[in-house]
Amino acid sequence: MIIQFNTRAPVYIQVVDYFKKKMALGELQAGEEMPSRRELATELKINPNTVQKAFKEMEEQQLITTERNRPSRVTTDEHVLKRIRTELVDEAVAVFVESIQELDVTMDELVDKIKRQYGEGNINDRSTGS
Amino acid sequence: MIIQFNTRAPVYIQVVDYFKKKMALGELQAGEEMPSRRELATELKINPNTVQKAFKEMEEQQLITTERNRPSRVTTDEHVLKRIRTELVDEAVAVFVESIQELDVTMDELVDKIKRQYGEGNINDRSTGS
DNA sequence: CTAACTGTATTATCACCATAGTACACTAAC
DNA sequence: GTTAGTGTACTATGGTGATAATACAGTTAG
Repeated sequence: MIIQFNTRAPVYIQVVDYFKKKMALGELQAGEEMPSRRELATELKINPNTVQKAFKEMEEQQLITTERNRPSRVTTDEHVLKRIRTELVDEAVAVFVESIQELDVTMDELVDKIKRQYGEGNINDRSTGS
Repeated sequence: MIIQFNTRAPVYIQVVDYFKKKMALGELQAGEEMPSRRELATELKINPNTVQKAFKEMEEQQLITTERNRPSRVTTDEHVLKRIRTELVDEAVAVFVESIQELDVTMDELVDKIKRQYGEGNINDRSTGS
């Protein structure tokens, strides 16, 4: 379990996003048990209350369900699960475009820079035409 | 003077970014007078202290200079000014890539989504091949 | 000189985020 | 039944961001 707590975004939001990613990638599947709050807090070295807030947020977003005094589980609503990845990507794109809007950046420049940045990780780069 | 206070980012940071954009685009030029704190606060309908914090931040970043009891001015350091745009774009790209990393997004999908989002504004889109 | 404007500083209040510590009710395993 | 582990709830503290309300020193336009 690795989370990089980089940005200024609230930790509990970053925890939510982390689990969204795992669901989007199928690493966490429908109906699967979530780790316990305390366990996760210890592992991530954050406060149990922060984890609780993240889980509460995920419940409100219907990503997980919880029966009292039983470990939370990933939703079995495939409809919800299928949307996650799209939402993650779309929101990232929206934030990105918003931040560079009005800066007169060409798609060429953008693609180039993104590829470079991506390259430092690993990219699934087929095509882009050229 | 229009700023959209969208995100969760601190307002004073958004004000800084707003002026960075104006400098990057040459709408604010080297040595030019900045609006006064009070004037700007009234116009943006935010607190003068928030504006002050933004200006202080800009001073620390050497974007503006201030002689006591005189309006602040855009730096005359062309070296600094030329870097602004690159820094804005690069940081946006970094945040973006970070947020979609590990989501297995192809460049095709990214470019497509970015173009769509961009389209809602105006894009300087020559090429990307296809 | 006076008045209106600069930047700057201080105090106070409120909300949000994160932490720490504690407590309670229930379930599961022994 | 006891124990350890669940989720859940509460109070309190500290930091940051934003607001409000003043206040002071210096500059500038009348």
